[in-house]
Amino acid sequence: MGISKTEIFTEQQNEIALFAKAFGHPARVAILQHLFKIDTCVCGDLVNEIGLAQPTISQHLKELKSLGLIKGSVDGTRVCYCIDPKNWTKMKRIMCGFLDQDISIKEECC
Amino acid sequence: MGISKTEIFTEQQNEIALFAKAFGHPARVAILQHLFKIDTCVCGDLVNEIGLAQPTISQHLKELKSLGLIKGSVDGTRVCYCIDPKNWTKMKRIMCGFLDQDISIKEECC
DNA sequence: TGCATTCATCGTAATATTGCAATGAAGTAA
DNA sequence: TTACTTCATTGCAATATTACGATGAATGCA
Repeated sequence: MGISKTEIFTEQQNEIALFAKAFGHPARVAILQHLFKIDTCVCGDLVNEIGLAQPTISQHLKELKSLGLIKGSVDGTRVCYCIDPKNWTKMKRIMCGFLDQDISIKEECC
Repeated sequence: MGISKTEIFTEQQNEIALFAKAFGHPARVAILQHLFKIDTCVCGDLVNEIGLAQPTISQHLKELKSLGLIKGSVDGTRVCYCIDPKNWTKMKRIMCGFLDQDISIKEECC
């Protein structure tokens, strides 16, 4: 039905899924990579950098912001965005905990 | 329009997004966690383990299989699924490369 | 053969996501 | 003030995802 039955899963499983969903679109991946590359606030030129319309970029930024992965600060008519290092680290710990499950795997079975 | 403009992004960005999308649903997270926990083939009881209908589970398994993260082998009337360690490692390298971008970050800016 | 079991596929409904034009809000500059 | 810039929000259309009942395919067993 297009709706996830979140109530039957653990809080951890839902949290992993939420973060993963944020990375589940190449535009958001590109935005985050650009913010890391610049390594400072990006003020205004994200629309030129990524090839999408301004409202679309704004929407993607909103999603990343609501998860806490980036933060924005107003500077005149511009808004400057950058990675939130604290929350990024927190997210990374959760995601890597999920990805590193294979360290305990014994052998191939089939 | 509900369609991602994949053509304007790099192959790497699209690949990250594809893997992330696979983890973007708690049911698929739960399936993978269960496969790791059991640490062998899981034959048949995934529907009881996760709380979703059989066609729904089958659909999620198909997605994970099409990405190569799991593999299934027929065993009588049952189908046994397990993690594909090789592809999981490959995926992990790609995802961690993305998540570890912050190691080069200098300082907070805003 | 006939029946049961297991899983995949089909079809469909409900909801979510993506993208953008149009518009609005808030600031700057003349 | 007016005009301009920048970004957010609204509204909408197109597509994607999620979920499941019904059905089909394949196997095992009596």
